[in-house]
Amino acid sequence: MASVSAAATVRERLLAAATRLFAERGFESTSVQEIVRAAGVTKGAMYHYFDSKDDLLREIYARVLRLQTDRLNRFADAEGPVAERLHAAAVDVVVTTVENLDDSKIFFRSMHQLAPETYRSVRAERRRYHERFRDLVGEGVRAGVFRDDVPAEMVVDFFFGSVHHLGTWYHPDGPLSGQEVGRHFADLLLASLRPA
Amino acid sequence: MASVSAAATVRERLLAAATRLFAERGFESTSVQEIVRAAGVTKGAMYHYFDSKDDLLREIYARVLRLQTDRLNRFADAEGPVAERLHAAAVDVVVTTVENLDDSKIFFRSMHQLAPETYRSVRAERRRYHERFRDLVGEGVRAGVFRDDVPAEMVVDFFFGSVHHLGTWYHPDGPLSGQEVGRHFADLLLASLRPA
DNA sequence: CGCGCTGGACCGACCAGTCGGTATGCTGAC
DNA sequence: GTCAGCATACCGACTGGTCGGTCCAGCGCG
Repeated sequence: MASVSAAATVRERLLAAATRLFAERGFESTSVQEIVRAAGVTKGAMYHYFDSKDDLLREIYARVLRLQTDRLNRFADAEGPVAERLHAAAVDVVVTTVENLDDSKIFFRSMHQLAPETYRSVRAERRRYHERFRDLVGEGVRAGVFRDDVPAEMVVDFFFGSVHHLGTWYHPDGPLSGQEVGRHFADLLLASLRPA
Repeated sequence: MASVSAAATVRERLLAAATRLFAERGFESTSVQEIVRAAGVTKGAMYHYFDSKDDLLREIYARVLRLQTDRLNRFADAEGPVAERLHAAAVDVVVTTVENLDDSKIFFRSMHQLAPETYRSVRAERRRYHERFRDLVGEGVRAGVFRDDVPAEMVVDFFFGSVHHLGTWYHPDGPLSGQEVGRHFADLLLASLRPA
């Protein structure tokens, strides 16, 4: 097991190692000993920076939520027709997801390992994120450019299911770039929203 | 924790209890002791019917794969236009998934807990299943009723991502029946495949 | 010299799996 | 009909080992 670059701070190295290991074998199947070994430090260092193994997971969630929310807002708040904004946001979600594939593998698989309070706050943040996306769909429906016979909520769950699933089949060194997958996914989403 | 009906065989009760608990808290966070308690039997009984905790998981996978493959084949082999067959198969996949939501929660989350050999065989079976679905899409593309500018493979991954994600948000006692969600999902799929 | 940081021995809890043993019921010889 | 012989079904205390987390000594930078 190669250790993470020694240039980063101990805290960053621990987070990077934990992210990789949690994605690879799951939170419960990764021991603290393995994390600190991969990060090239010891338990003493880890428990200096983090309260617990769960705390490490919590920080991983906090970061991915912040990143995704920031990026979505940038696209949703832009100028232009709603169809274009939704398309651009959809491409970007896919690109962001494949650029941080480990985070995405962890996200849904380890959700239930969070402490109840953290779990609730992550769910709430995720819901706000989905609502932002749903409002974009709703805007298009009201503008008459999207079909109105499928609930916007369901379209969003439909689309994010596909995005979440990327961690299962997408390989960064495969033939498809994140941009390409993103464009295809966004095209499928927009096509499925065309009025009959 | 209520125990499973005593009418079923010990083996069935163990599988039912394990399925529920694995779906609820994950494979690694469920102890054998908890499974046997929920099934109303003892460890001795469990290790009489199963080789290991992993063996229990393997049986759960074998069952869900068999069920899904059987049902898909029934729809793919039917008579009629390819768009209708695909639509019916898509509705049925969703219905089957929400009827066995615990299985679906376990499927992707616990895949990596399987022994390497079992893991490979489950992946292979799952791939055959996807290929069956992909061929249906390909058939429609060749017939000119589906668009040809998105790889069939990706359409399948796109759709099954949404199906897999159901375990995250669908609640059996919510306002939507499996049939309704299935119809919406199938409509979205077919709409996204319409030629431009 | 003081203190943020780190190493590593150590602890108690818990876990999957084992093992010696009991109970129940079927089978076929007489 | 019955009983020896045997297989199946099950029990639950126990074991070897792993895990998350603690603790404290020491190191080196300011």
